[in-house]
Amino acid sequence: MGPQHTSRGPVPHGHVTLAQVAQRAGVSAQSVSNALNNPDRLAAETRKRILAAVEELGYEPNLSARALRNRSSSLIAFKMRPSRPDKASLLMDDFLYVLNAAAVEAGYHLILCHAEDGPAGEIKAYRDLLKKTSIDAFVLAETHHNDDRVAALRSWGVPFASFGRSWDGDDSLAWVDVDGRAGTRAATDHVAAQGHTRIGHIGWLAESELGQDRREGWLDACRERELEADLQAAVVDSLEAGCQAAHRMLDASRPATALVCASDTLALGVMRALHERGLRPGVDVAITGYDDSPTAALVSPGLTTLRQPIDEVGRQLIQAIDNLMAGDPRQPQHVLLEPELVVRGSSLPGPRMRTS
Amino acid sequence: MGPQHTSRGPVPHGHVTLAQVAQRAGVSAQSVSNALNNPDRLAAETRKRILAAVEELGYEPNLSARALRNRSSSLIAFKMRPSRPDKASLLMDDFLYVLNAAAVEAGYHLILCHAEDGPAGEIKAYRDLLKKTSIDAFVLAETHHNDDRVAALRSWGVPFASFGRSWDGDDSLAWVDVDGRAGTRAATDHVAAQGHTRIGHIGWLAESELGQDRREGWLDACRERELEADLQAAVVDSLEAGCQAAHRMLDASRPATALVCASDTLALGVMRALHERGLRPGVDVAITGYDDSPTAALVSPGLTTLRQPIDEVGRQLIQAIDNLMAGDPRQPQHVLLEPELVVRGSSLPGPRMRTS
DNA sequence: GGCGTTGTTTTTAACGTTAATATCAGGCAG
DNA sequence: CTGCCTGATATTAACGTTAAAAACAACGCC
Repeated sequence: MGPQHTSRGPVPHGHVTLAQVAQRAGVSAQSVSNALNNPDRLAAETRKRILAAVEELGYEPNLSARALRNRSSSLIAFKMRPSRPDKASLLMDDFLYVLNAAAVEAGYHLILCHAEDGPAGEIKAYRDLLKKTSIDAFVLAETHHNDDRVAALRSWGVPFASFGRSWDGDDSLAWVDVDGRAGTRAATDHVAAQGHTRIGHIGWLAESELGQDRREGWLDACRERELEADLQAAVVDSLEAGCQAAHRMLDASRPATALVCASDTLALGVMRALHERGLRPGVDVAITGYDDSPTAALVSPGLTTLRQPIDEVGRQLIQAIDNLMAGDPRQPQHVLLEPELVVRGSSLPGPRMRTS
Repeated sequence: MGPQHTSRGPVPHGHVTLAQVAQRAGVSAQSVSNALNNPDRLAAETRKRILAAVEELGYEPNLSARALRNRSSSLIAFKMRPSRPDKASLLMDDFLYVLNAAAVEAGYHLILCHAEDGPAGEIKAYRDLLKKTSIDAFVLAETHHNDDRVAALRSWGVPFASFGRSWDGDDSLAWVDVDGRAGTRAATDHVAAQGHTRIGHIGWLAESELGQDRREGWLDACRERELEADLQAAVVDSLEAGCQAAHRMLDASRPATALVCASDTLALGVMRALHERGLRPGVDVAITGYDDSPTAALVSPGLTTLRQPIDEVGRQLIQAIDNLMAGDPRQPQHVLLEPELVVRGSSLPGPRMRTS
């Protein structure tokens, strides 16, 4: 776009360096670097000229060189779990997307981490990655009480933030989480408002802090309305387990008429149980799930569930990391977000023609 | 684990360099580099000694330095799409996981790419990423006829492989795909084998090559059995569209008794239509989907569908890229894999108690 | 006019790696 | 003994960036 396009010809895919920009602007390479990273060290006039040259040549700093020099790569690592066959693929897909979007927005890139087995393999994978390349920070998911990963990352001094609060009251952990208790309470309130008084809960095993949290919400709502909280199950998170638990609660002497579940997977298990008994979700028994997995909108009738604001989770995680990296002296961020109740046919008695 | 652990003390998280290993082994840094990258240039004895030192110090080459020096980062980029609300999140989750696993296995890492809007934004995002850091290769998904991304990447000379074949007979493209035609044929054969003779097809709009391919499979099977292929719909991939199309085919003068769909999303739309009409999937109307999305196993009854061998897809894509990078002079790989029919209750007339 | 001060810019060196070249020792033919 | 080749190892330089230090200019102050 200028008169000196003769100098280089059709560069393969632009490999403009600091030195080239420097020459173009008639300054040293360091000044160009400063123009971009330490604007206040330059005379305003010079800076303007340099930025023009940057623009003109389409210069982008080379991240490898930066990483080498600065020991910081603008990479954030995240480890995916293998998706289990019978789980409703809890929004990993979406979560990764929004996390990456937020990361890019903030000038980072997401790099995926892979670990063979579960427990210690993950830590080894983190360590290997750190040795091989400089990783600015990690994002953890599903942290639990006494999490080894937290201990490891902390001992290495690597910034990280967790999707899932600290369950052992560790204030120094930066986390973002969704209020499962409030969510389950909202779901219970919702079915109670439909007139149900025999409201059961199908949740996870006691060792799951997350499951415990969600169960509390159901208890809260029952207590508040002075309903008996006698119908409950603590099972693994699978369709089969949800199905069996539902059968038990429907076989009880005073059977449940509404079932509040700790996950969509469990709720879908309840739907299967109703299907096997020839009962209709919503009409005969109200069902609520948790997560608003893609499946929830696609089954018939639609599944009432709680939507986690994952886009906000992603943004907040990146922000938390950004703060950590900036050496922000304030407390690491703790963000607790509210889930949103999404009402669909599975919890409504009415006619459901064309309900989504 | 050695006598000279005094030299450094508790190194933060291992930052062993080539020079340190060299000193330990009593050779130059270059020899260590050669021991790892050009084994045949060293005397066997020396090499052994060097490798011992590498092992002892736990040395891992620094990827940033390598990337800078070699202009190759061992990074493979992949762009995620935002998941649309009413789609059965087609296995992106799993795909990413297996792709990353295969990448790590082969010594690469996956980095996620983010683009704002759809068409040209993606190309811009690729270019920006390439400018910023050296990316060894790209993985594309859902390529279509005359794909601009293919043209762009090719013009830049960057290796890439595509999940989705070349629809314009371009032999120089490396791709891995799943045989949609064979899959749909298998599904059609399956319902025909149950005695159905009025088999409809709900597929995608004509401009989708993938949809066209799947439709062909249905046509193949109909022709072979001399069945009329008059019941068909070409619609967008949404639950609503599938639902409406199903209603039409069930309102026909000689209504469909089986519906073969181009996606699970459409098939779930059919299920909704049956639900609205008080009909039972499998018993009254047979349904098949495509993709074996997580949802398929979770609805009741389970949805008969076609499972794509995505783990194999992931492996083959990485392998294809590996071959490209090695400058393998043979034709770029073309791999067409067979999907697997997964039979569940939605296509079976029989009693379905406890079917998964 | 000497001399610190301040503000701006350049020079030097280093991050860790590897291609290219240089060095060196030993073997062997002339 | 000289010269040349071969195989093994060492040295140099460079990839593109930036922190730290050095250089330089302009300015006021005694």
